[in-house]
Amino acid sequence: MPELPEVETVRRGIEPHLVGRRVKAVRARRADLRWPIPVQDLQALRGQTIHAVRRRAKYLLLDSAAGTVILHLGMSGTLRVLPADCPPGPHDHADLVLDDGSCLRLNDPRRFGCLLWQAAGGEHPLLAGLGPEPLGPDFDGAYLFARSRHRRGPVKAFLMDQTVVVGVGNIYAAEALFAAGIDPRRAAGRVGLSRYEALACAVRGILGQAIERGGTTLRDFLAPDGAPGYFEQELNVYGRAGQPCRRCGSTLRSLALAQRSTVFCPRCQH
DNA sequence: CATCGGACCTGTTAGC
DNA sequence: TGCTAACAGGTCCGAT
Repeated sequence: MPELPEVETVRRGIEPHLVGRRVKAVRARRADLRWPIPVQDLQALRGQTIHAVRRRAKYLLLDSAAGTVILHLGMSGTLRVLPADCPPGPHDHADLVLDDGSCLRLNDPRRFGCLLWQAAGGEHPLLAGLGPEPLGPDFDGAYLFARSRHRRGPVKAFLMDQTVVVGVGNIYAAEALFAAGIDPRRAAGRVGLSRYEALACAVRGILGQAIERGGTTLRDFLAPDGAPGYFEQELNVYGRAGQPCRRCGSTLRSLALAQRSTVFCPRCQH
């Protein structure tokens, strides 16, 4: 479900309900997500005040003085803020019970997500080695160009490599490559500086717009308040294989790249 | 080091 | 209508 704009939308949705709240309890009904929920370690959260809700890459980070809760929504995770006594439904795996009678509830049918704990003073291995934020100051065309030298794999896989730049998933990679006019199959090392400048610009613009629209709702993505995302209406290639290119009218093509479906315009992208 | 394939899961949709 | 297969927004890990 979530790429960076969706995770950012979730962050903005839950932040006002969490910041300043004290955690009364951590409940896990089912601990076997991508990694087991460390229920014992998470007891360190009890009595702690959440002082910030951050996002790094596609991870959500809930900060307290004792440490940080690390959440990833995988492909199918959602978070909601509900009354703590609201009966749990299927796939409602864990709750953080708060001191105002509410709880933050994690639902994840596929269980590709995770809920982890990092004690204060350390950095979790999952967060080490991540590339720069695409909306931050360290990401631009020159950076992409430098990182891509001698890389033979397709530029789409390069763009989705979280050690290169974080937050760009299958939807927005396809959209950014279309906007920049780059063939997703082209070897990353054979894309020139000026085209990487266009690509970096496209990534920033598309992610920023998607955040403004509340993310992309394809199947079931909803913000924590239940609002759908409105970026779907602006997708130019993703999910449009066989349909006409909005720019030139050619039929959009689909193929698999790095085991992910990839749609592009054979006339606009080279 | 870079790249590829497999693995982890369930729910929805497309096709027969 | 009903069964089955393919596919889905992610990403780690081991093999090459």
